[in-house]
Amino acid sequence: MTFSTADTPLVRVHNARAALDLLRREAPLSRVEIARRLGTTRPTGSAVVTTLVEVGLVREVPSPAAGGRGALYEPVAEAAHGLALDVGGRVLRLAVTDLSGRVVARRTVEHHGASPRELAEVAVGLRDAALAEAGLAPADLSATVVGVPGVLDPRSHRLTRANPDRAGGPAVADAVTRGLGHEPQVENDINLAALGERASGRAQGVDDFAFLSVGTGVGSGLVLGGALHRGRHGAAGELELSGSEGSAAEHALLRLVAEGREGGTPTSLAADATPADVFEAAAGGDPLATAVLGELAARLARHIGDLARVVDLELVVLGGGIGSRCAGLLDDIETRLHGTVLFPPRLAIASLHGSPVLDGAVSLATASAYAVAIGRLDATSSPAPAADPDTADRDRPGPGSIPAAGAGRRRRRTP
Amino acid sequence: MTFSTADTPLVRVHNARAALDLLRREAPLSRVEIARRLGTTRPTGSAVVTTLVEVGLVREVPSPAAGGRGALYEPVAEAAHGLALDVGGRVLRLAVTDLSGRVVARRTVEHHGASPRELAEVAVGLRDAALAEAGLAPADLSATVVGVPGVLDPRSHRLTRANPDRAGGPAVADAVTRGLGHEPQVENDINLAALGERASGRAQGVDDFAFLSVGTGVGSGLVLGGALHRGRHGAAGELELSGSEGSAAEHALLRLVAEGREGGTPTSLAADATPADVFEAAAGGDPLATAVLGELAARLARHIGDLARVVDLELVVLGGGIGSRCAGLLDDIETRLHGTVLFPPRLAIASLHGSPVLDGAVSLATASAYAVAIGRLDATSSPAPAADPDTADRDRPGPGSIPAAGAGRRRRRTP
DNA sequence: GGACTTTAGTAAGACTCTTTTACGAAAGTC
DNA sequence: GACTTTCGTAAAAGAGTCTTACTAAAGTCC
Repeated sequence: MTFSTADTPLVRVHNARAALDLLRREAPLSRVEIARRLGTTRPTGSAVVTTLVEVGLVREVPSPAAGGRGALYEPVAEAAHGLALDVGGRVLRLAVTDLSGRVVARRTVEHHGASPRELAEVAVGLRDAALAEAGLAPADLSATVVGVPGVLDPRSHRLTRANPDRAGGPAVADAVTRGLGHEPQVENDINLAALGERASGRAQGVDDFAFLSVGTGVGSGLVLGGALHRGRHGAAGELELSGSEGSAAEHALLRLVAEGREGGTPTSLAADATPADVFEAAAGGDPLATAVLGELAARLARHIGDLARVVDLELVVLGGGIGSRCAGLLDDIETRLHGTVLFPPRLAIASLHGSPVLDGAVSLATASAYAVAIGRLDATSSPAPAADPDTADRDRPGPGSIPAAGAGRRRRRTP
Repeated sequence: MTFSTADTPLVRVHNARAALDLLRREAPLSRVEIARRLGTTRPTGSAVVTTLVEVGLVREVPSPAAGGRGALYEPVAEAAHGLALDVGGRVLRLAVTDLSGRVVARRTVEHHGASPRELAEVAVGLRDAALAEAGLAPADLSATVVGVPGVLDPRSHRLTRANPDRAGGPAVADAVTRGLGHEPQVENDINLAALGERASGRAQGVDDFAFLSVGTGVGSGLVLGGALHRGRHGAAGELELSGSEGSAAEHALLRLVAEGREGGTPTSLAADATPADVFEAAAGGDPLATAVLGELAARLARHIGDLARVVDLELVVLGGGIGSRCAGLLDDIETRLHGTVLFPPRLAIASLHGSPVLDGAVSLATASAYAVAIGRLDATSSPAPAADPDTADRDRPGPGSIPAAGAGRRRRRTP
């Protein structure tokens, strides 16, 4: 990592960014109040606000007191928008957000075994419908985030391992990507779920945690030191090799049931019982269901133990079709963790309303759109805008880091 | 994380930092060459160099061509020094470094069962001897790093779990800390070894790897995304609960030998064989030794598999008394990893010359001393220096991040 | 060996941005 | 209704970089 040099106009950009950042946290503030909170002088604070208003990122909140006196300012949430898309196994979820993170339009559609191309068409149709509802044009989208199952190589941005028994698959991701244009940011769905739990779920304010998804398969998304950790090949948190030791958590569960029945364990479970049935039966005291869930708890404790020993987490959030039903198993799992892990993490069940994956995609799309919007400050202060498309895609726009005067806004050398 | 505002003089500091950073990478450069490399204009580059020379961080390299024409500049390595101390199980290692990372004095001493207080006295004595050799005074040390076995809480900076069967222990760390004054930065020894392998060992240039120490116990240090990952309680990488499933790798190995002998496996190993003997015997084809090392390989493969599945590493470096002898087992381990891990990491044996722990401590101490030295730029441009002691201790001085104009150097508000 | 070209380094003026100091006006308070 | 507090702006000074221009040293070519 190497330093880039700073310019005099750059400090204005920097201060404007600080002011906008402040306004995003504390809604309506006056000019001098901004200056105070920023630690600058009144004239500077005022000038910075003027800059932000000119760029269109901040506006005077229409107050009842019409006089220009004591005017309050707020960020313009509609200055940019982001698109979030979750390509799930059975449904396609889509949301359009503004800069405040508010969802201004939302769509969900079931897609039973659609081909990749059909899926892409559906996605584009959904997007256009949502945009129409929000009164926006495709060009108004500054960032797009697509969540898909599978492992994404962080360098090539390609799917290297798609979970074959889920809808995803490289073809879908590619088709959707092409259909949407605008080069979206493709991210693993479980990683997004982790971000979702952090943005609006059970992991708010937690800097070291994992989202453990237990459904058709078992996988996890890791947030370490406040940032998503993807690993060298984007495979961090892939706890089970698909195909190994009876992965596919759901199948494993049902197989246990079948074996128990054959073994003669008394049970009220039907032959075609679903995982939900197992949980229900266990709650009613069914012996076989109870035993099966005991096995599940042991297996989850093993995974959580591995996670905690390696990266030392504060919290593990359980989600997914099976994981989100495990509230009754938490005590059992906790007991098993004691004596296995130096510092057992807290356990929680994922928030149940809405989709954590879409929440995470929304959160990422909002952050990316914000990064793009902030770029306007750079652009206006320089002759050559040179909007670097990669800059927007960089995750975590790193507060405190100066935006590299390098690329576009360099002065010309003497001829 | 919140932004701080920027000041006009701050851009000078920022540019000076960039110039120094550049000079540290590419040794002797002329004023205009610096300007060119930095992407600034000649006048600015020249002014920045002048600033750095005034502060004493850069000097003109005495060239044969006496004329001021074409003068070259280099960083002043002696502008600050750091102290690195490794409190090992049997020996105390100490090194004094300059800003270039060069070790200017080094001491090693055996300490058999010394009390914590004695140990601290020995450490202080060593330090003074090393300083005398280097012609320095204690006040010349800008940073001190102490490596100890045990888990350090990153918030309280206290030892929460000291490995009882190693020399460390909280008392030693405390005593050494007090004896050295100057509030040293205490770090887990295996974490330091990881940093050492990255700075000057087998992990140079690798951003995601683990140092797996196999000796009396098994533990690992993780570097993720280029930075040390300590975890919520500083226990990341503590793969075995001390006391569980026959931890203490060395004991486990010897117990396997004993069991094998009783079980009648043919062997040439004596009853009091050491781990080194086992490796030697296995090399000679001894059946029992071979079997025991097979067990060891299986165990290491399990640990490495856990690490790789959770954080997806590029490389795992094996070190420690037993780990560094495992070159012959790497193929075996690799085979076991296939089919267990999606992307098996590369494997390597730790560099054998010198001590990785001390190397890591040296690297950290150098970085901290550099951060302190850089602080002089801030100080000289402000009326109130207000040297924040915590700033120096922050690991990874984060290039690209601006040093928070906040604290000391704020203007006074209008009365 | 001498003239020409390239390059290192500096000097002066313009521009940007922050700070300081000062001033005017609106809003609250007794 | 007068006084005080606070919001907001204006003007000048300080700091830093950029542009342009200039000097002088070192190569280079004939």
